Amino acid sequence: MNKQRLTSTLNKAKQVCLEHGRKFTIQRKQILQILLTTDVPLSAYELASCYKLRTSSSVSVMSVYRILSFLESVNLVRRLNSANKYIAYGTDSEVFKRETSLFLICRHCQKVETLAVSQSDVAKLFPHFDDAGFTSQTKQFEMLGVCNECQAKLA
Amino acid sequence: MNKQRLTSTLNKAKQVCLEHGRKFTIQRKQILQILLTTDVPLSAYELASCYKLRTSSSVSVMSVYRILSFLESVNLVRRLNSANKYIAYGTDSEVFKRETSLFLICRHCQKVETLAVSQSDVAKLFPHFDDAGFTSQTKQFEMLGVCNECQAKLA
DNA sequence: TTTGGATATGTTATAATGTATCAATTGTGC
DNA sequence: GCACAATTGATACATTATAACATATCCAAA
Repeated sequence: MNKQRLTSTLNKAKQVCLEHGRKFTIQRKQILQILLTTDVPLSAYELASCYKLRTSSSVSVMSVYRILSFLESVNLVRRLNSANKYIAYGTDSEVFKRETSLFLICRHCQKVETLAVSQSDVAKLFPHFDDAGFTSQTKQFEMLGVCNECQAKLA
Repeated sequence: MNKQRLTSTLNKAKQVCLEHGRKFTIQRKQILQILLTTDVPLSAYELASCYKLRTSSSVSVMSVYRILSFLESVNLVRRLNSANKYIAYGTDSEVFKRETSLFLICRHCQKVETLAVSQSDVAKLFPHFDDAGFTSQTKQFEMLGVCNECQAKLA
């Protein structure tokens, strides 16, 4: 993500926080920025380390968890259940738009590609879902596999 | 799961192990039986506790993890990423048949409903994959939400 | 029959992930 | 300034998972 896009994304993020009546503190900004400028998902502990490296300051891991769940609650970051790690997206992402996402997670390079999944796509994937009488609260699906680039390298 | 179905499932499980040139030891059987006769997913530590309660013997948690990953490798149990817990199924289940599954996990009662997802269903999403050039190795999807019964109770 | 190798389990230690609790701080409106 | 809510710090602890090495068990080949 280039500098300009990063700045605009952080500005948009600030707006999102304010709209929720919450603050976009320096720590929240730093954590979000680290996630935005890293191309692999990071764990809470990795984020705490990164924070110490990148800034001259530090955060407790406890705070990282709190910051992450806050950012998650306002749809600025997502947690990957299959990795116990977190990712963030640019302003134009469907995560911002709160749509359902399909995460394609590469087992080799760890990079995550995100696809928007429409309700009709979900219906196609799970034709018998309606029969189950289940009310889904899930906004994301995760697929593990091998990405394009790694396949090429391995071949 | 009734007694007869349990017995036949355990017999089938033994066959599966033997077909893989592996053993169906007493501990593996007990762990599988606990999972089969519990209607909610259990963690490795919970399984170790259950084991102690149900049998006069015990297993180390380390062994439980090893047993679980073995049972998983021969498709007898599945791990739920969103809960860090494990489930097992009857002989007629699609888990035995190694198909892709959709797990509907109830946030209230913890029960898990399983739906089979055919390869062709997954393939319907493939236009997206082709764009992404991603090779999936995933055999399961997980949805969190509220099940039929809990909805009725809550209403 | 014994010995070698693969499989399975025991044991201990430690890493990694996550939560509870209470105190301190910061900022904002009154 | 003061009261109040939001945020963060700090400590302790709970939960989940793996590493490393030792021991046991079983079967097959010498």
